[in-house]
Amino acid sequence: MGRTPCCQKMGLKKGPWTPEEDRILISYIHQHGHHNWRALPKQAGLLRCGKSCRLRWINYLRPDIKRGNFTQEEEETIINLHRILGNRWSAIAARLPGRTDNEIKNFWNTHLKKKLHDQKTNYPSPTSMETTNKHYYSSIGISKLPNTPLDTENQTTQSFKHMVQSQVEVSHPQAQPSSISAATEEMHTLVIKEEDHEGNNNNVVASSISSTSTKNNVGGKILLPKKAPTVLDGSTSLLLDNFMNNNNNNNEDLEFWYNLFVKAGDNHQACMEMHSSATP
DNA sequence: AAGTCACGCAACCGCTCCCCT
DNA sequence: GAGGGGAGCGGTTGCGTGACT
Repeated sequence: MGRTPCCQKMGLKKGPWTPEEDRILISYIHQHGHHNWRALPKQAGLLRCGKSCRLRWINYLRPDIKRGNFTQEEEETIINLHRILGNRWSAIAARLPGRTDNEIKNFWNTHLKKKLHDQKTNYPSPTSMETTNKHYYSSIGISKLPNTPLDTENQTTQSFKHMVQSQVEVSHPQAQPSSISAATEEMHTLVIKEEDHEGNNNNVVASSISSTSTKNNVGGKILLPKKAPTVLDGSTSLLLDNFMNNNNNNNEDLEFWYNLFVKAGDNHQACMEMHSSATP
């Protein structure tokens, strides 16, 4: 399909935004919203492309933007989320109210990357993590991990999203499309090799969890964040183990996986919380 | 004081995804 | 099902600024 030229049309301005342009954009969006970024600059009287307007609004002009330095807590959250999600800045930003993906990306590239490089031991590379956890996966019956960097993802994501949606629609008919979308966006399958009836090895999602359907445990299938590093650290694996042993709990939304991955930084506490919630 | 370097951030580019026809 | 078009995302660039020589 042909790509629409952007910012290449004659007369469209590039570079830093002026206060006047900001004012016009803010004023227009306050009055009309931003349903169509492409048409917006023309209607607002801006000599910018829609992309540029969108970026400016999202990264700078939005009223809920939190400016200033990242707090220690935010920093830790970013590190934990990056460990789980990789360079999925928008997904990380979704967990940090007021922060934009661009801001987080810049912060990571300029501060955290360097910082973590200096503290290698605290941030094991995926390779080392994989080595560390192979035994764990083996012990819970996972004999094949998704390829890094998830070569199969693109092939599976689409069908998976449909699967999740249909499953959620069945089990949560009241679920809003947005929540389904959010859930599917955050998930991808943990591919687990399981023998089928013919004894062939097929890649299927884990079926060892109870059939209680939730957004995260759809039809008894384990879902992991899309594009997540393909392995978990040992402590996170403990949480997974805990979950699998307490599969009758009512993890009804993404909070579970948020706890599992993000709060896994405080693993013992998370374990305790999960255990207590699963224990009658 | 002037020049150079390094860093941080805003913005752009190009690609993919998703929706609609 | 295929193709077009818009939106969103992640990588990269380039400019501004402060530190250093």
